[in-house]
Amino acid sequence: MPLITLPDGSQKHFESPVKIIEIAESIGEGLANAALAGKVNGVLLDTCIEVEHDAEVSIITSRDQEGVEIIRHSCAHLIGHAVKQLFPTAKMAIGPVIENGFYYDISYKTPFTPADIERIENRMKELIDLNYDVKVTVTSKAEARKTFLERDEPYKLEIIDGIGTDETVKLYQHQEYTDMCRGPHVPNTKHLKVFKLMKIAGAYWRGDSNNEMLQRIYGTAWPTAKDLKKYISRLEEAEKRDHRKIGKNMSLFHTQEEAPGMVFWHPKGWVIYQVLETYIRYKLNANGYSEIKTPQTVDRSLWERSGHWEKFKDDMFTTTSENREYAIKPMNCPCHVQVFNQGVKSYKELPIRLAEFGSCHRNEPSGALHGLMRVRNFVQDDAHIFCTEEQVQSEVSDFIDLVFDVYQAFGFNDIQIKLSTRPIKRVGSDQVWDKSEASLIQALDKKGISWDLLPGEGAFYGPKIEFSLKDCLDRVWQCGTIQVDFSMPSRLEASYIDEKSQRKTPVMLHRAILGSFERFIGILIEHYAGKFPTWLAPVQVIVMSITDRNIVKCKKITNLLKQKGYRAEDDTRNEKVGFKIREHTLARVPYLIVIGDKEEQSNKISVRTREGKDLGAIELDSLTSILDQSISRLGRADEL
RNA sequence: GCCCUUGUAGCUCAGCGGUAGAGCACUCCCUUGGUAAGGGAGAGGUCCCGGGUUCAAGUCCCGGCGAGGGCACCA
Repeated sequence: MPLITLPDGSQKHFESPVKIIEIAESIGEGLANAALAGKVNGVLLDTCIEVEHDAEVSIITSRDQEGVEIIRHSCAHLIGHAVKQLFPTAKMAIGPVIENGFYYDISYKTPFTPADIERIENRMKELIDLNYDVKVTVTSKAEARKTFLERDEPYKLEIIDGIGTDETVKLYQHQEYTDMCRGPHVPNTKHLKVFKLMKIAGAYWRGDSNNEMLQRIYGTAWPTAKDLKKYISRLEEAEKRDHRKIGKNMSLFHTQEEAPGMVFWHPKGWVIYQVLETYIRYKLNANGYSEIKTPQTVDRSLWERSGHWEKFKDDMFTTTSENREYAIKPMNCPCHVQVFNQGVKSYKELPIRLAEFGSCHRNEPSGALHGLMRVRNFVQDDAHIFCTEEQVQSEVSDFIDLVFDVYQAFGFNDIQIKLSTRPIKRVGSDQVWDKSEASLIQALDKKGISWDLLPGEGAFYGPKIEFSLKDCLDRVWQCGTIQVDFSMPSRLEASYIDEKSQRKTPVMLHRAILGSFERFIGILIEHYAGKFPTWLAPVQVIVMSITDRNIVKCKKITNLLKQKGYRAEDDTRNEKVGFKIREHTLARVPYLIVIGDKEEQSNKISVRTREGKDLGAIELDSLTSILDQSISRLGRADEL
């Protein structure tokens, strides 16, 4: 005689064990129709499951996030149903839910073509229209084994063998198709109407590159057609903002076959780069850093001592000269230790913060390259802090403040923090790891900011904190980092003299705020959709003539602006002013100046913004104060 | 690195066995026009590279390189 407590606190008595769907029916027909699953004492269960004892029960529908995930998961099963009908010899591996959708990994003798995907999608739609019931049976491992042995599904068998011995498994029947799953699943395919197969890709079985490569079919599914449409337009918006597209369109940079993963910066892109570098240099000076410059190419022996040769040999570019082997630096840290090592250091000098805009090369796998986001040659806003163990916490703390300050200057206010701890492949003793992980945790907790733990994701030489920012499309980008390193200073024999005249090994903190300039600029292009704040805009002001009579004045004003340090250009082409305005608006120039006879007579200039706002005819000085104000806001959002 | 897709004019793309096409950009001419495209003419291509099939190959096949989407990797 279960007593069921509903989310609103109301209670219902039932005479005998009751199915979740019956509970839904007792509340209302609409809810019963919409029911996807039930949550019984916090556990998600299929609607056909009976509740035997008193419990708190809520009915899950597509309005719940859990409900949407159930829909997606069932859509994955539906891929299975359709694929096995169309390609009976295909072997099904796994079909989980992911953000915004689902996928299924499948092994098949020939690659699926886009036409196959269309066929599969159409078959899925036909199956959905049958409105068939999805049935679940709970069975023993042995029974499930038998089922999949008969069905010749080797991947399912492998999964069963990985499940604990006592556990039962659930089999879901989609008519003649059977899949194994923790569930729950939708009770009927009528709930799966809003889905779309998105793309086909390769994926290793169990995510291991030593394993067979399976074919992965990605899909997306939503409660309503409106949700799907919204999702598709978000993807389209992201595509419009693609930094590779905008970079080409605005002529910021290019890449070409002869230098894969390396960037040719054009004048307009290089302006952005330089503004960023100048800004960071200013911030570093203001925060006790000293800038240095170290060699590009260093003898192999240094990389052997630092440990890089052993761990990352294949990822380094090397070169030889007169029987010596060199590596083009993949990181700046070993060189920074060399600078630190010059002369005897006293504890009184610590912390020493050495910064370098060092150009690094890493031979990234070709498949990893992606526009500016993942390149083989990049420049970090890199620095290494040499300090005592006692100073680690306050250095980390100061760095966190600096990171937040810099990100906010670009208008990034949503910042996520992750702490990565010791990986399997690592150097240094466990005590050293205990100590370094503890100092990072203390620094974070003292600030009272929230952070997530990523166990096993640390660098081989130490734990790290990573800073990710969210852009205007809610995409998360990992940029800043601070990493404790108790190993490299001793490997490279760095030392200082302490209060008791003892030689001690300093702790080294690796840190970067933007990460790489290349990647950060890529993020900025997408975040601003190319509409850079005046501070960063490659061209800040364009001065346009109306007729040839205005050319001289036009050039004069442009030169005046240039001499005052603004990035101004003139457009005195024989074109109508409407044409010029269109072009420079599309080129995302923040301020458009029109010079015609009226302006010549009144000695004023007409100003229009790239948003199409007319600021009217004003004095040149008024324009420069508007520019100054806009520039001083940096990338922070415009005040209203 | 692996799987799939892909590489045609400066850009965006069409053509998919029978001697290379469009729009925009570019050059020249006309036009001197007031806030998102004035008109006309012209020039421009080893169809990524190397093999093969064929009477004939951007077009089909194989290999290489690059790019795109994933996977793996990311000190």
